[in-house]
Amino acid sequence: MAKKPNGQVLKQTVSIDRSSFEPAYAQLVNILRQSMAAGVLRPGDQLPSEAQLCERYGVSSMTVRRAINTLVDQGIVIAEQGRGTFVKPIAMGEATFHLKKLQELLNDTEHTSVQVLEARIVRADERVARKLAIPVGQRTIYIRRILRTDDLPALYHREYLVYDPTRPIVEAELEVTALQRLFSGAGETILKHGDISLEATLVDEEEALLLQVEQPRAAFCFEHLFYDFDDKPISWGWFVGRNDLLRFTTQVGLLEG
Amino acid sequence: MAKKPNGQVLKQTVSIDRSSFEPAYAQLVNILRQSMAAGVLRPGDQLPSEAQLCERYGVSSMTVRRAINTLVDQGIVIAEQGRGTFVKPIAMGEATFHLKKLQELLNDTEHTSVQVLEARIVRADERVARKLAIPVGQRTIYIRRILRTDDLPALYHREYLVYDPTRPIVEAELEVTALQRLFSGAGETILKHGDISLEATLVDEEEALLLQVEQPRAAFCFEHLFYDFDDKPISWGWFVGRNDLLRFTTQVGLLEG
DNA sequence: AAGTGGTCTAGACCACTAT
DNA sequence: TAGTGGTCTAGACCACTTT
Repeated sequence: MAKKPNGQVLKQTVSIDRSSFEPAYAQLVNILRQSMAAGVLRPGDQLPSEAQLCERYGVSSMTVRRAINTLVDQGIVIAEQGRGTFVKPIAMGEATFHLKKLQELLNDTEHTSVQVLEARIVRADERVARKLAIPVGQRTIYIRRILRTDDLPALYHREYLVYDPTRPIVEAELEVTALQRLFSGAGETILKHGDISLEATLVDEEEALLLQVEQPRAAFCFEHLFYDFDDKPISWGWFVGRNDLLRFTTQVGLLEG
Repeated sequence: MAKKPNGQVLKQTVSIDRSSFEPAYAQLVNILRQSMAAGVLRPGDQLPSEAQLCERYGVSSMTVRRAINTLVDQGIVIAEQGRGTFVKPIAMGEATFHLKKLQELLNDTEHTSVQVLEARIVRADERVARKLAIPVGQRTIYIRRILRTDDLPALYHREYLVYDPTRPIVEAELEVTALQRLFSGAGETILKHGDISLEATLVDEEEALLLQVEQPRAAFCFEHLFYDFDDKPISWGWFVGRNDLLRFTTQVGLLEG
C-alpha cells in the first residue's frame, strides 16, 4: 500500500468490509490500532471524533462507540468527555502478569503429572486456625502435592482444608485432577472468591529436597485463601515454584496486529 | 430487605433508578453481580435471557447487552450463542497481578525518593549488544538508580540506553522523575512497546549492599526491554526489589459489591 | 455556541442451539 | 420452529469542555 505523506490519505484507503465475518466494530478497532502501530497516530495525538469516524467508515455512532470503548478497555487510548479521545503513551505500570500460563502447564497432561505426597487429618495449630478462622485444635485436611513437568519437580503445593463431615470434598480433593480444577474452575461450585498473593522466597530444606535444587535458592511462592458462599475460609495453601521453570512475561504498548 | 424463598422475588424487588448518576447498564451489572454474590445465581446457573432482562428492568436490548458484555469481560460469566449466558466458577488460573501498585509507590513522592547512583557512557559488551541489537562496542548510556520508601532502599534499577546524539534523551533520563514517567507513561512518546518479565532471584553481593539486606536473600527481578516506533530496542534494564517491601496480591471470583 | 464524549432507544436482522 | 446470543441502525438527549 502506498504511504502518502498525508496520514489522512492512508487511513481513507482502509475501509470496513461488510461481508466479512469480522464485526464492523472489531474491524474499526484494528484499523485504529494499526494507525497507532504504524505511527500515524502517536501517543498524545487526538483520535478523529466519533462523528468523523461514523462518516468516514459509514457506521453508526453505537458501532464507533463500541470500538472506542474496546480501545479504552485495552488501555491504549483515553477518552475525556468534552475534550476528545487521545492515544496513551505506554506505561510499565499497566503491565499485568497472568496465572493462566500456570494453568496451561497443569492442563498439559502429556508432560505434566501431579502426585499426592500426603493427605491426612491434622488439628489446626494457631497459624492455621487464624487463617481459616476456626478454633485451634479443630480438624483440618492437610494435603501435600508435587507437580512434575517432564519428570522434573516444578511446583510443591501444601494446603489446609476445613474438615466438614457433611461435605464429601475429601475424595474429590484427593484426585489428581483437583489441582487442575482449582486453576480452571471446572465443576467448582463451592468457592465464591479467593485471595492470592505472590512473593519471592528462599526455599527451605524440605522444599529444596522435593524440588531437587541446592540451597540457597530463590523461588516463587503463591499463597491462596479461598472462601465459600458464606464468606468462610475453607482452603488455605501455597505453591512453591522453581524459579528456573517458572517465569512470568508480559507486554505493554502496541503489539503487532 | 426480606429474602423470600423464591429467588426471583428478590430480584424483582431491585430495579433501575433512572434518575441516578450511575448509568443503567452499570446498575444492571451490579444487580447481576449481587445476585451472584448472594448465591441466588450459582456457578453453572443460566442468567435470565436478554429478552427477559429487557422486560424485567425496562431497558433496551443494547443496554442489557452492554451489561452482559461487561460481565463477560470481567470473566465472571460466559455467553454462548444460541444456548445462553452462564455463571462461571472461579478459577485461580484467571488471577492477574498488576504492576500498578509499584507505580503508586513511585508516585507517592511523600514517602518515596529516587537517587541516581551513576550515569555514564559505556561500550556495549556482548550481552548488552545482543539485547539492544547493536554492535559490540557501541556506546550506551548506563544508569543505576535506587528507590527508597521512607528512606528504606526498596528497588535497585540498572538500565542501558542506546546512545543517540541526535536525541537528547540523556538529560531527560537523568531526572529523578524519569522512573515515574517510565511507569506512568506521562510524556513518553518515543516508546512503542515493551516486554517485561518477572522472576525470583537471589540478590548478589552488590544488590545486598545497596538494598541493605543479608545474603542469602530472595528478591523479585523485573527485566524490561522497550522498543521505539521502528521496533528497535532502545532501553534494557532490570529492577531488583526487596521481597519484604514488595508483594503482589490479587483476587479471583466475586468481590463484595 | 459549537464540538466532544456518554447513554439510551425500539426495533431489525443474523447465527447458532435445542427440540 | 422457537429461543438464545450477536450485531447494527439512525437517530435522540445529556454532560462536559473549549472558544
